[in-house]
Amino acid sequence: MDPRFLRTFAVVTRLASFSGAARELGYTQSAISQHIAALEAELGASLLHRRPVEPTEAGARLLEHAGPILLRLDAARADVRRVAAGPPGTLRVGATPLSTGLAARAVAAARGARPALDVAVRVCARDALAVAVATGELDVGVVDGVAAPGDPLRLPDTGVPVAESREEELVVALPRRHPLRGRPAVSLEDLVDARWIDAPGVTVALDELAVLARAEGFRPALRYDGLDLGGLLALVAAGQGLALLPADVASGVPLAAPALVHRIELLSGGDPPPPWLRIGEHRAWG
Amino acid sequence: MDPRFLRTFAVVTRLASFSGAARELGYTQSAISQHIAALEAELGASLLHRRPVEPTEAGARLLEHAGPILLRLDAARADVRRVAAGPPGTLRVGATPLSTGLAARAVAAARGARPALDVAVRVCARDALAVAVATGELDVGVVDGVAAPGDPLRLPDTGVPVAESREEELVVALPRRHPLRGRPAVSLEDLVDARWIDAPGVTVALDELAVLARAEGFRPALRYDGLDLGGLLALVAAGQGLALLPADVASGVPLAAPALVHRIELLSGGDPPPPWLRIGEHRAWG
DNA sequence: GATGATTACGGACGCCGTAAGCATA
DNA sequence: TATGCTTACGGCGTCCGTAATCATC
Repeated sequence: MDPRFLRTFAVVTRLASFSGAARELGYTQSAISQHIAALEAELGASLLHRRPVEPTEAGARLLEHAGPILLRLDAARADVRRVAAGPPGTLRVGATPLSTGLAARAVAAARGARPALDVAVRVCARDALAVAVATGELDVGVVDGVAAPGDPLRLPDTGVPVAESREEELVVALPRRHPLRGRPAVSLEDLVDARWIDAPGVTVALDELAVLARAEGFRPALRYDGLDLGGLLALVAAGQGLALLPADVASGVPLAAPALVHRIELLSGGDPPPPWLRIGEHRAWG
Repeated sequence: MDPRFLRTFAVVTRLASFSGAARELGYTQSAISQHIAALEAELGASLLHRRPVEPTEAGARLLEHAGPILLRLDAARADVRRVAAGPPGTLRVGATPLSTGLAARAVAAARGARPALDVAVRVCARDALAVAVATGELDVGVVDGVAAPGDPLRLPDTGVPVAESREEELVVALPRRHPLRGRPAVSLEDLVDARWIDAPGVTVALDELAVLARAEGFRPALRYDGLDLGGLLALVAAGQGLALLPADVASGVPLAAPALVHRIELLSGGDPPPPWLRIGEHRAWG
């Protein structure tokens, strides 16, 4: 199973086209056909239906593995290159929307300690950020998410270590006048039937939340596809639905049980990050 | 990065010898040398010190990725082959030492429903079992471990889905006369300085426990390398140390906080397991 | 008939083995 | 000096592109 063939297979299924994959990968149509044929011969199974191009059952199985394998190969390459290249000239920092505040403070502190430090910052979604750190596009990443206390975030399996982590309280963001205002705390179970805003680019996706809270439901009243906090807060204020957010970016009612926290992790490709780059007090690097 | 080269690199580092790796892999010494040279050329970094053969810093990094990548490639192959081959003639079931009881009951129930069913059972350690299911050596596996309530077990990343899971109470196994006997519950923090038996083949390894309980310490008074429960219970009864075990295999004092449970998962390669193969009431297959 | 996957074939490159070279214990 | 890694070189297999073939919309 040549990784090149695996990549070809992934692109072919994504584009549902041999010729399209050929264009994207810089091969001829014929080469693509031969790649797929080689995979099918090696595995002894048909992987694709042709016309329309669509994975068979076996192909669907292979596809579930292809992405993680190719990702990890890229991560390995990047990891080796990093130690060979030594410390980068400009520190490329990534952050998720809800970790930008913390990331900004960390960068400010770092530049205080190292005034000559050249820094570039980028904001993107959580999984994309973890992948970018793994593949060497970024040097460090500050990612956030919702998890049970003490649990690590569920990130794509790239082998990138968590250098540092901290956890904060979660609140249910509410419009100014809302019956739940003033309650000392609410439990998620009481809110499964509430109107939620599904904002996977900013906070937990509702389907993930259902898994974490071990509850069915959480029907989205509205979907928000932005990467910014402001738009989401505006929708909440306008009474369009509820959202689960860390206490320091939104006012709301604290979350009671099941115990979930807002967790922020500092991912660092290559070596442990220097001591002047920190996000909080709990260092966890071994 | 040809996976064959990666495999060669892994074997070379394990044996600390090019010629040894050549013997094990059925290549000539020269081919091994060329594999390593090809990797080093592609990655632009030296991966091994020669004489003695030892990974460089870059090589150590690559090594961390090589195992997971090769494992996942094997899992992909096995996964595709499984759907191509159809349901197996004899169902190969794996179990960890502490899940044998549950596995046996599941097998008994299955044979009640399918009297003609041919079954083979194997017992081995947790990670090895997960790998065996992933690579198709086993069809299903019943694995156990210690986790926070609701958390999945931390198994090697193979993509094998958890078909079903259940959780049970943990107790601290004690000798018959012990000051803690009769206490309604104990907390792990009170026991960091106790004499523990480290039995990684049977129950949680003490270093894993330290991570789960978020506590340092847990110095082993004794290490037990068996895969059987009987020997461990005998050592506990003889007062050689404490052990954390599920309540249904040992008497002891229930564990209070931090909340940890004994979790059992049914792993199933290929399709979801048939309905007549169950380990408990909580089915989780999507 | 046009679009797009497959097959046939030739050239180039890559991988492996043999054998000679070379460094280190 | 012996063990063991490296380099030189030749054969063979593999991979890719061109071009002809075949299938489907």
